[in-house]
Amino acid sequence: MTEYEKLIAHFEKYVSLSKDEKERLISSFNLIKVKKRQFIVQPNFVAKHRYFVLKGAFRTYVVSNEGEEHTIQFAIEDWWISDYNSYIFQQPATMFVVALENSTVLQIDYTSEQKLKSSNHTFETIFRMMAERSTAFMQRRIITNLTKSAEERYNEFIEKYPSITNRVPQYTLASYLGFTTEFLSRLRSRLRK
Amino acid sequence: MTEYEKLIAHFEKYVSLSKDEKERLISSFNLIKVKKRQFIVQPNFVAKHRYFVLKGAFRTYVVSNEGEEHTIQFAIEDWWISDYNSYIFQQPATMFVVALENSTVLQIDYTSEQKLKSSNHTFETIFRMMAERSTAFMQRRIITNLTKSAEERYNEFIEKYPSITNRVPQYTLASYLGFTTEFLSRLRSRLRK
DNA sequence: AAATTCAGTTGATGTAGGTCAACTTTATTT
DNA sequence: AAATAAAGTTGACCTACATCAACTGAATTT
Repeated sequence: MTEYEKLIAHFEKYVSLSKDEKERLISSFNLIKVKKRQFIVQPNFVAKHRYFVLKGAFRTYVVSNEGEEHTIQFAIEDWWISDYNSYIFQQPATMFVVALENSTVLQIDYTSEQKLKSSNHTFETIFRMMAERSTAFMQRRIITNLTKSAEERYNEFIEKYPSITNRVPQYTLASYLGFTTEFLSRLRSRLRK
Repeated sequence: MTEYEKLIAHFEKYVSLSKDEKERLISSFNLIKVKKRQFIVQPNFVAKHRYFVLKGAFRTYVVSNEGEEHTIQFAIEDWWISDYNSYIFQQPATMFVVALENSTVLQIDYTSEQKLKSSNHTFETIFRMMAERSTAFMQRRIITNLTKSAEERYNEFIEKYPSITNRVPQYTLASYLGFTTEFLSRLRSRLRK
């Protein structure tokens, strides 16, 4: 499967596409390579793109007033990533999006995405469904954070996303789950026994 | 302004509508009255509707394994409410949606909404924008929960939603913010001084 | 208007998870 | 391969918020 075919396959999980639609999609996305530790979104700059990960891993994080990093999202193959608040409203970002590995992504810029959506009902539908799914996903995360203990959240995560667990630095996972690296370290050693 | 005009005005914040579109919208929504303490969504039943609040107040909550209620969302005039995870995927709900006051809502059922969206690009756009906004909203909540203390979250909430603060029972607010009623009570008495 | 239920307060005490600092291990760079 | 930087571990101690229980006040219900 070529790089672009992966993207098409992803969209066709939502709705099937005509030959012409596929071509229009392909021409709207650019393939780029991102080195480990490179930033693709930074605070105060508008996130101009939405990224589809073909290979590699990313994380989105914010830095609190106290200077702590809090991971908001991970993305590996077949996931989207950006600072959506910035991208959707085309306002300055508040987050960092950084590559955790040498990666390859397909990027679309805001204007091209708007054109896709406004010119074609099917594309509009796909992006609507994507947005609905992320709403549902985020809501599930809010619920987990409100109702589960740190240990439960960790167990749930490793069960749901084993492929992410072993791939990202421990401190990023701890900060995603809402506690400290030290605590995760202790938790893991406790669970090992 | 009639009840239906409020709904139209709400949609026109996103995109302006033709006379015909307005009529189609109106005929897709039903006006219903909901008494205080009445449930409009309950766990294990599929949420068949999405609700637009014309008058009154609602809250969505889940009950954890330990039996504690956790408020997921509030809705007052001009807000939407449902168990979206249930509504969007038409799967059994995990949440309760209950009226906090005698209320009036406009409801649309899942099938009618699908028809609106599939038959008209503009409607699709509106629902896409609505979904994007809720994603952004939820993400902001996740960030607040990860980065701010209980006191900061409370202060932020009362500043952002003063109209909700004085209208809902204190324990629902505490459970929305992620702590106990007792703690909120102490917090308030501390802040009063 | 009395009775009952529901919501909010306050005190005493407990604990999940945090902080800080020193150390070890693993990656990355030269 | 050595030097350096980044990530993870462990111990001692701490604190924000929870729990439980008893009480007060406000709203509903009869």
